[in-house]
Amino acid sequence: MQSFTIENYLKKIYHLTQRENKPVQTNAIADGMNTSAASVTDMIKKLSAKKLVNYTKYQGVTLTEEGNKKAINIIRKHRLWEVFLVNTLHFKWDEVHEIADQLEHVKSDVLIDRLEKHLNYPITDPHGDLIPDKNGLFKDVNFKPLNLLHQNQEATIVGVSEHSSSFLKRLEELNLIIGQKITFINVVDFDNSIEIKILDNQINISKEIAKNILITI
Amino acid sequence: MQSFTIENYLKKIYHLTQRENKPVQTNAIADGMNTSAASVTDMIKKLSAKKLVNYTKYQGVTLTEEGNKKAINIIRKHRLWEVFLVNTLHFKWDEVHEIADQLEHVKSDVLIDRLEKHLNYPITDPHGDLIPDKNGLFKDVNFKPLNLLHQNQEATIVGVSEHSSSFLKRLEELNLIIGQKITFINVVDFDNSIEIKILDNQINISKEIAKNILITI
DNA sequence: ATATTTTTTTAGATTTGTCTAAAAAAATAT
DNA sequence: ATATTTTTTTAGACAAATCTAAAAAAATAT
Ligand SMILES: [Mn+2]
Ligand SMILES: [Mn+2]
Ligand SMILES: [Mn+2]
Ligand SMILES: [Mn+2]
Repeated sequence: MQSFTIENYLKKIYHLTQRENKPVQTNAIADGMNTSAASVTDMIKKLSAKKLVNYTKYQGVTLTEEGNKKAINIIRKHRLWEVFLVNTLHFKWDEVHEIADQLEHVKSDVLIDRLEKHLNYPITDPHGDLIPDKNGLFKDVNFKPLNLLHQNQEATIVGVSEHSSSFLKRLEELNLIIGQKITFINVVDFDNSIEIKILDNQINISKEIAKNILITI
Repeated sequence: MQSFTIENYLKKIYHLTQRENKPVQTNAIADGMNTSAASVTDMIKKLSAKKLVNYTKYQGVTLTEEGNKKAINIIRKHRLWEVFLVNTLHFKWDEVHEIADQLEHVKSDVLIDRLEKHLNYPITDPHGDLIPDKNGLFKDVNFKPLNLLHQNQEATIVGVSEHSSSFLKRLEELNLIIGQKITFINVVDFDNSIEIKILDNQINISKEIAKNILITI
C-alpha cells in the first residue's frame, strides 16, 4: 500500500544525485521533500532494507541499480504524461508538472506502452527533458546552458533546467520557447546579463534566466 | 493523505445503494471491498464524522448529499478514463476497468474538463454506463435487460450490467457488442435460455448472459 | 418465548509514514 | 586541540487503515 511514497523518495534521490555526483545527504532529501530529517532517516532505512539504496550511517545514500531503474521508470512515466497533457490535452508547459506527479504513479506497463505509441515515441518532454526508453536508456544529446555561448553564435532552444511555473511563463512572454532560434550577442559587463537576438529583435536577459535555458548549436 | 481509500468506500456504497434502495449493510461493504467487517465499521465512523454518510449503529449507511456528490464525481472520472483508454489508446473494453480504478483518483478538475473535451463529451463509457455531467446529473435513458424483450422484438445493444473481463470477452466472441442490432426470437422452456437473431444467424444464449446485456428498442 | 445463527461492534494490535525533542556524530572554527 | 555548529540518528508518539478475537445486538428458527 501507498507505494508512491517510496517512488517519490527514489525520484528525489535520483534528481539530487544527478546534480552532484556523490551520496545524497539526509537534509537534502528532507528539504526537497518538505519533510523532517528524522522522517528521511526512517525512510532511508526502509529503502535500504528493500535494497533500493546503499546506505551507511552518516554517509548519505546512493541508489542501487534496482533503485535507479525504478527511479528512471517513474521519470519516464512522468515525462510521457507531460507530453500527453501538452500535446493531446493542450495544456501549457507550465501547467503539467503537478498533474504528472500524480499520473506517474499509475501502475500499468501496457498503459505506458500505449501512451508512448499514441504520442509517437517522443524523445523529450515539454521542457526538453529526455524521456528514457523502456530499458532506462537516455538518448545522448548535447544540450548546454545558453550563457556558455560565444559571441555571434547561433543556437536553438531545446530545454530548460528550471521548471517553476513562474519561470516558464516568463520565457513564454519573451518567446524563449523550445525550437526557437536565437543568436548570442554579448555579455553586459556591469551585471552579467546577456544580449541576444530573437525573432529579429535584440533583447536583454538576466544571467539567471540564461543559465536555465538549454540550447544546442 | 491517502484520500483514495475514502473515495473507494464512497464509490462502493454508491454502487451498493443503486442495486437495492435501502441502507447498505456493513457486511455488504466488507465483501465488496475485500476487507473485514470490523475495518468497515471503523471506516464508516470516519465517513460519518466527515458527514459523508448517514449512520446509526446496526442500521447500515446511506450517503449524504455531499457523499453522493463525491461518489458520482469519482464515477464520472472513472468512466471518462475508460473512454480515453478505449478510444484514444485502443484498449479493449475488458482491459480498462483496473487502470481506470487508479486514474479515477487523480485530482485535477481542469484535467477532467480537458479529457472530456478531447473525448468529445461522451455520454456513455465503453460498457454503456452513463457518464454523469459536471453537476452529477445523468442523462435519462431507457435501457433494459435483453431477457425482458418479447417475441420478434428488435433491439440494439447499448450496455452491460456485469463488467467482469470473462463476461466481456465472451460477449465479444458472440458479437454481442455495443451498437449491435439483435432480434429476440423466443425463450427455451427447458432451461430458460434465449434464442436471438444476430447478423443473420440465430444463436442461443443463457439467461445469465441475456439479463446482463442492456438494450434499447 | 427461547435458542440459535448471523451481523455488527468493540477491544486491542500492527504497519506505514509522519512528527518533535533529545542524543550522538561529524564538520568547522578558533 | 578544543569548542562550536551542523548534520544525522534515536526515542517515543501519533494518525490512518488495517487485522483478529471476543462481545453485543439483531434476525431467524424452533
Ligand atoms: Mn515535471
Ligand atoms: Mn518536464
Ligand atoms: Mn469500470
Ligand atoms: Mn465501465
